[in-house]
Amino acid sequence: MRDTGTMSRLDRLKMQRELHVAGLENCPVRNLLDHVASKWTTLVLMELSQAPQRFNALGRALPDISKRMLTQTLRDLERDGMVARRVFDTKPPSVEYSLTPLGQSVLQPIGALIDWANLHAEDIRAARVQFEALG
Amino acid sequence: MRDTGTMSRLDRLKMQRELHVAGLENCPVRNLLDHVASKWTTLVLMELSQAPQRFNALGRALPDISKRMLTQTLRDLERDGMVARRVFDTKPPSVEYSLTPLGQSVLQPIGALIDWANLHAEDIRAARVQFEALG
DNA sequence: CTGCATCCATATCGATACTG
DNA sequence: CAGTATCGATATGGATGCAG
Repeated sequence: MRDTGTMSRLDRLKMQRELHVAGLENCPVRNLLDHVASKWTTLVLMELSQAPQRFNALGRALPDISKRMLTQTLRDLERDGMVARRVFDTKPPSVEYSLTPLGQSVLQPIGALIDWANLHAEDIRAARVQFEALG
Repeated sequence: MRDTGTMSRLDRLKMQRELHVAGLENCPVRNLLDHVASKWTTLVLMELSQAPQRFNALGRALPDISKRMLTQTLRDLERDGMVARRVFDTKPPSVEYSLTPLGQSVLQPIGALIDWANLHAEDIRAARVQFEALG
């Protein structure tokens, strides 16, 4: 993994350019960031990391998500090759979602971010208290 | 860094619960994810990682951001202790923003995410082509 | 120079109802 | 069961103008 402390100035400049050029709609970095950002993506990925699951099972596991958002999140992930959708020709129909290898692999950097957040949660909380105290 | 492959089922369940419980407004993980998500945070952090800079210098470095959003982004980062704001009593006034140690440290996991995105950009692009081809 | 306040367009999301 | 379609509330973000 890249160490920020040893990241060259040029590397940083390059990253940055990559992040904010023209529109950004097609920037892979911007795109992943948006993915991770969106409210449900991470939760769906983590839920699927435990086991492939059917649509309604996912809905039950993530009680706060609406069908609309679950569908949309799954489609986005499918579109980007992170999630595989498999339809069983039963009656009534059932559809199973699972992580692809790509989807598995993105959980590692996301995990790093989550670890960081847990590690520094108290620092942030303290900073906010401080900020409000002055404000 | 945590290896997703060796993450215990219990760890994952815990993470997950931490991510989607009640409202989430106060969940530090959810909060960081939103931060990283928001369009400008990452760019501002990376720009400041190169050098402490004044408000307008940041604006010039990130041409697409509006004053409104730049202010807001900086305030959010300041509030969470990632960015320090220092006012110089000159005329006209000048304000310098810089990364705190906390802000420096978050660049590492963010960098991991960016590296992942660059590494797998082609996979994702291919997946999309495939997805559109079927539709 | 640094920023806040306001207005407005658009994007996002939840709720609901309906379908194969 | 697994979605799609539609509507409306809310959030988000850009543009502009003003102020210390």
